[in-house]
Amino acid sequence: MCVMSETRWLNETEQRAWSGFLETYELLDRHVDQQLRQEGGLTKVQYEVLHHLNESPAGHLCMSELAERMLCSRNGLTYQATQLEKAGLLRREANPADERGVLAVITDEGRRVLHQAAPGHVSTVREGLIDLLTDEQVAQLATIMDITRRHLRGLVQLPPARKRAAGTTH
Amino acid sequence: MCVMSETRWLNETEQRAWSGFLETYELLDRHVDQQLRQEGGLTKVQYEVLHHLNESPAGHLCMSELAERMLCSRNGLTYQATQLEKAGLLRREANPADERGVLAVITDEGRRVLHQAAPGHVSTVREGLIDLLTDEQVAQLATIMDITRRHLRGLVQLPPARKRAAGTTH
DNA sequence: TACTAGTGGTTCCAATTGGAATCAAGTGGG
DNA sequence: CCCACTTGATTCCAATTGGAACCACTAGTA
Repeated sequence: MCVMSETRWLNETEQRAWSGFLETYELLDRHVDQQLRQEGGLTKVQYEVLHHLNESPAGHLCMSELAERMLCSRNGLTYQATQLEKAGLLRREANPADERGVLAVITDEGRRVLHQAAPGHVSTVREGLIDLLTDEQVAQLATIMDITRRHLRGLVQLPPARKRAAGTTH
Repeated sequence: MCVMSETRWLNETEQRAWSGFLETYELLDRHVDQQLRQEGGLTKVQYEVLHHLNESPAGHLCMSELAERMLCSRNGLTYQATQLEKAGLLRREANPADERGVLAVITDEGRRVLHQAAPGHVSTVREGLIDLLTDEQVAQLATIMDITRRHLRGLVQLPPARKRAAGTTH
């Protein structure tokens, strides 16, 4: 740990890529969240929960699986599930295959709210990102983000329920 | 509000660009924060505060200006400044030009901690983003993020202290 | 079956964040 | 100079998040 090579600082372009990435995310995240709250009565996180459930063929996922897809901690998901359940957009069911498990199920009302919010949400994403770029740039961005997401998936330790990757330490 | 045009849903590439962007940020943010906490004893937010102050020629900024650069709310910055002040990395001074104002000043210790944390931080950013891409891709990303950040700056309402943009409503 | 370890979810607690209210100080018009 | 209004910063409170502890159930093994 003492042989440290010379630090390769970021050059001007790399700096712009990194700080632009951070800044764009901050702004876009806020923008999307604001829009969803105002027009859909949902937070961005809640929209994502419903979206993932809706995408799932059966309309339900067990809590752990859902937390993993959301890239949030299990307790974080428990919290959101409770909120959504209060709002009647999600229901919890016992997992028939595993007594411990809980299935998060999107309700009809949940689907209704999601479908109602979706167009405005997509518009916001277009307005804040996609439609600002040429088709070629969108394709470039998609390629770049595919590279990074795949790499980071293996690199980053998610909150609690992490898949034990390569070597378990003992 | 009733004439709604057909929703232009995201095509497969646009979808990848958007979801990849979200996922990459989530993972990278976590990764960077973890690294800074472990090796630098700082959170990502605290690192950014110190970084902004260090970048500033005089080594200080008034709280509002700093909050704006950080894209965080003023109370959020007050909180972080308090933390950093406790840790001795930042000092508050009266703003000679405006009795109301407070200058956040980076201390010598703050600079020391920042400089010590910087190399590891840069490595992490390289490892999680920059070095995964070709020079051309980094340039593409920089270009794209410049477009979006500039556009979103004007579009998104920041927390409390927003610059009054075009029309004030009354 | 009994024992141990691992997994799924929740609960508890501490940290962080945003919004609204508050307070002090600057600004412009009588 | 006084008043209304804006601005800079903080405080208070509610919402959200992560980590650790905890409980219930499953799985592997003797």
